[in-house]
Amino acid sequence: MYSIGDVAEKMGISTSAIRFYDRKGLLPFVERDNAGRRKFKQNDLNFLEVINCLKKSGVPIKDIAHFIDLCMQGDGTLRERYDYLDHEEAALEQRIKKMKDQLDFLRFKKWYYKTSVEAGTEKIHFTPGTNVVNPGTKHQYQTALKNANDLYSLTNLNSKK
Amino acid sequence: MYSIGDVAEKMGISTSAIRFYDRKGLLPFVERDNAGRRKFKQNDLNFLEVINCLKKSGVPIKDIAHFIDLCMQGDGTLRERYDYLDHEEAALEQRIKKMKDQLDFLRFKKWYYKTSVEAGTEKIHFTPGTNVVNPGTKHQYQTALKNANDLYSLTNLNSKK
DNA sequence: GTACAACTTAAACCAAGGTTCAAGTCAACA
DNA sequence: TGTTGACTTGAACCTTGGTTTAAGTTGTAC
Repeated sequence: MYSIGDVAEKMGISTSAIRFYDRKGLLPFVERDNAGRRKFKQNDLNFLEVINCLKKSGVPIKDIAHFIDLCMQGDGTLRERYDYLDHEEAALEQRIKKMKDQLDFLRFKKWYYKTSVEAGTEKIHFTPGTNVVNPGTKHQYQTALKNANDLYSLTNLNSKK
Repeated sequence: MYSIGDVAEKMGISTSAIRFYDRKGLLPFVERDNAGRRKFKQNDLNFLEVINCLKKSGVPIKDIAHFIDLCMQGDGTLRERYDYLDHEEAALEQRIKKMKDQLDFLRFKKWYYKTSVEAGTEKIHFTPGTNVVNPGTKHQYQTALKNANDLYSLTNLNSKK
């Protein structure tokens, strides 16, 4: 049996967050002692692990509450719970894919600034006589990326600090 | 030259969001016509692309505003801008890594429910005589994962719908 | 020459996800 | 038998990232 403080420390979240989750219906299984204090069982920590995972995956609290509600209803909702997790898995995979696209773009921009720093000026990427980035710049990067034998040195400056 | 409505449509964001970003200092380069209307130049769209990327990467607006501020100061801040993007790249890589950890956990839980659905009851994962998940369950999954020749069928139910 | 659509602003509003505060309860230790 | 320290609650508050509203301006099309 763990107190709210024990759980907060174990899970790396604040006690006020735990109480907030309880209010929002995420912790209907938590029991109380005679004084009204929350007493967490070992199995409750398993639930908290799932809740934490879903939260970190970007699932809104009310959706998590729905899943917990299914869990409380017993074997009749097993298939529904499976489908729910299947759905969240696909959503998370999509989110990861989009993050990777952002990463690709960030690396393009790093290349842009790496080459600018090396040249001492951003002008090397401007259309001559303007302050406007050459429309072919991204394509130039993609070509360099295709031909690169060392991806790391394409976007990273050597000098430390 | 593009109006705020054109840009909203092109970038897939609302006009009110664009005005909000402007208020927050993300669009200091945008000029106005005689009537005070925003006129976006081609190069402004490049900036919006960067802003969008950073936003989708989870960077708070005031941090983005700082980067834009550096951009406005000319070649003297090139190195600082490179370092900034290098930092955001690392942060994004970390975020992706954590998402992948959540994905691994979600798949464990899918396996848990897949096997429960197949058995018709969650009890197969409980310590006999209790309603508590067997502490060895996760290890059991990890062993199954190691020995699996078909990762997909380990966590996915066959039946459609 | 007037009506309309698209723009402008400031200010109010909203939702999510908590945190903080005030007032009170309790168990254990000295 | 106090006095801590950890807990309880409801209510107020906060931040982020916008959206909505109200009132006004302007260029263009009829």
